[in-house]
Amino acid sequence: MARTKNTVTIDDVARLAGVAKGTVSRVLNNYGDTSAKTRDRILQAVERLGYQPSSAARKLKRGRVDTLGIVLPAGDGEHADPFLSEFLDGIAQALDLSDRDLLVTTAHSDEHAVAVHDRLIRSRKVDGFIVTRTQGDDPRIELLLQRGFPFVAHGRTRNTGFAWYDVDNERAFLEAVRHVAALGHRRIGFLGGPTRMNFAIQRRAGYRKGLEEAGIAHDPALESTCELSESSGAEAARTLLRLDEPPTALVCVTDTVAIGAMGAIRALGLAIGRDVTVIGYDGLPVGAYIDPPLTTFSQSAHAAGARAARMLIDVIEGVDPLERQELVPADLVKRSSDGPPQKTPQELKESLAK
Amino acid sequence: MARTKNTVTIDDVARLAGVAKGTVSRVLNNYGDTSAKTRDRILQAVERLGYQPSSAARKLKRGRVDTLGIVLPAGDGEHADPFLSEFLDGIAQALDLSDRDLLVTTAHSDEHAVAVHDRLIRSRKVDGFIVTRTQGDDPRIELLLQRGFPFVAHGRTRNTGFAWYDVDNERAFLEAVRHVAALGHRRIGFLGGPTRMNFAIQRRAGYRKGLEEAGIAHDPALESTCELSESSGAEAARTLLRLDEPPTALVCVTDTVAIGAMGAIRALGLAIGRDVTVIGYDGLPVGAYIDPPLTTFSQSAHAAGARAARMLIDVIEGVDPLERQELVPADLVKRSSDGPPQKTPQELKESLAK
DNA sequence: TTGTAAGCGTTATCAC
DNA sequence: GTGATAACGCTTACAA
Repeated sequence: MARTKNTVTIDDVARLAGVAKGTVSRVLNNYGDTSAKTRDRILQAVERLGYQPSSAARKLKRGRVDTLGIVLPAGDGEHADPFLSEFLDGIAQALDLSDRDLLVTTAHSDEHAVAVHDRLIRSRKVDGFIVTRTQGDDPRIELLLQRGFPFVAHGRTRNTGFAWYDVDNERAFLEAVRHVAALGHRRIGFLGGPTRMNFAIQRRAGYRKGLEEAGIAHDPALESTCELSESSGAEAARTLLRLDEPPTALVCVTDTVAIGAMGAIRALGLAIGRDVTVIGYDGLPVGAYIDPPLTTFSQSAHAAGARAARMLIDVIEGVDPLERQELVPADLVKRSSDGPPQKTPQELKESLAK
Repeated sequence: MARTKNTVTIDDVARLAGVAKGTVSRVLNNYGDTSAKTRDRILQAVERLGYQPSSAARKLKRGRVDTLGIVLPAGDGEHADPFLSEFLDGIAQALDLSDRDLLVTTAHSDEHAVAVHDRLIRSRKVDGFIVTRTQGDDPRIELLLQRGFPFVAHGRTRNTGFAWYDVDNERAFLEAVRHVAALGHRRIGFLGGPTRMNFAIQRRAGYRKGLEEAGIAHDPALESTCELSESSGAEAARTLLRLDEPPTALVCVTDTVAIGAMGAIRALGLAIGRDVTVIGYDGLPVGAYIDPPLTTFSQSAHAAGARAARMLIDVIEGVDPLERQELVPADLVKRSSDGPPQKTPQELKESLAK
């Protein structure tokens, strides 16, 4: 079996420094009760041998692995979620500052996700979890709560007795509707996400509140649901545009969905931003480079990941989870996929009939 | 400190089953020398208590953690690499099948990357590494080779005495040039990647070979270099199009760069696929949804990740790394960003002057 | 077939 | 201040 040669242990350091290994340990863990002289000698030996404590041995004693875990939804090999990759990157960078690592796993279903969390808890491979894409009733969170295992959720659930970091989804979508209504739109469609996702529910609530605020009657036909992929967004957009009274604006649950919708709109021969306004959500970089650049709401996935990681570390170190709950606003990034309606819904319908 | 209550250990299982813990261990590790009766009793106890061996304790004894590591380039919070996220997803899924996990870290520079690998090796947190985005001379690979630590590279380097999985970059770019030359283009630009990256060198070599095969003289002015981001691709495209004799086709080192280039072309008032042909590389999903859909070469990042993970497991289990070297072809995905040149370079120049 | 006990590399509790 | 030494939870000779 391939093995590393000459692993250097605390005994090697102790021998080289001419002390007991207990002393080495105390120096390395800053007990501060060692004489400056032996301290230096030990530090030198550590340096010379390139000694690093074995995480396994340390864990065995301490009960801590300095590793956080995250269980991602398994992609199908076609739709890696750009939000998650930025989020991950944020976590990893925050962790780097605190000398901890991140264990990444995937799960292909809710039950599988629960099982994976369970396995990781029991095999004690992580000190805590970051849970993403929370659902209204989230079985992962139930498990974690019941086990008393540290975690931070990105997104809330019905139950909120834990640490979470969330974007004010409702407010963002209220503002999105307010924005397009101010542009003059009255037929405003909503391309929503799966309603088991809590953020999807919140965004839908914001959409409805926005309509109410604008004095527009809520038309269920304009409110659709799709998976978080481009193809699904395209399909949902086609469906809404086929209505007798099609929407002149589409508010989309994510940028990915919006990009799919844009593809569909274009395929129907319509001009985005003129015939049909599209608003996304996420602020993905790619949105700035497509045609026309996508107007969207931005939450920094990177910042969210970093902050969630930091919060989790606090919780692991004993901070009351209830003191780590943060709601942050998303900002409108005005680009060019929105504009005043150039056609009435009827005219839109006619131009589609051709 | 937040801790899990009542962790169940092998002793608990042994007690409940009324046997010695050694016996429990043997059953769990399939020594097959235990009587069916006690075996059942033990398995039942394991089931009832929900016992999972502590990874730390197991590691201490076995010298194996069943965890693979990957050190990603730290994004700047703006440009998460979609290729890497799909690649990660592929790894994670392959690992799930073998009950192993993935440790993800980031590094913000070459030296930092080496340091992180080193720390992970020494603290024995992983059994092996997957190295991505290899460079011609790769300090990470030097380190790993010197330490005799198991790894698989995604991409080759100058030295090839290790396990790797790579796409035939050179061939793909030769074919890209062949393709646009067949369409009638003679001024073919290249938006290359940083030449410290080995794949960037290979792709450039393919570009040059393609020119040669097509009987087109190599013009250094048409060969540029950029970072792997949209903005950098946009800038490089602008530079080439400002030449006195601008290219009518742009072969790009990645889809991300191509998308940036498309933005720049459009901003100059030119039609993609008619005035300027653009060819990408990676086959990112988003390429199908932008306008016009991007013609590209596709390698499945997901499959690559999964395969690399599997290869690494083999190497860790003792397979000779030299028996795990695989070169796979990339396939042309014909979409709509390419076409016969509608203008000569001179005409292109003139239309730009306006 | 099963029990006993030695260690894996740490940290922590004692004495000295 | 520092050195022994006992855990931590597991695997694996070796005995029985």
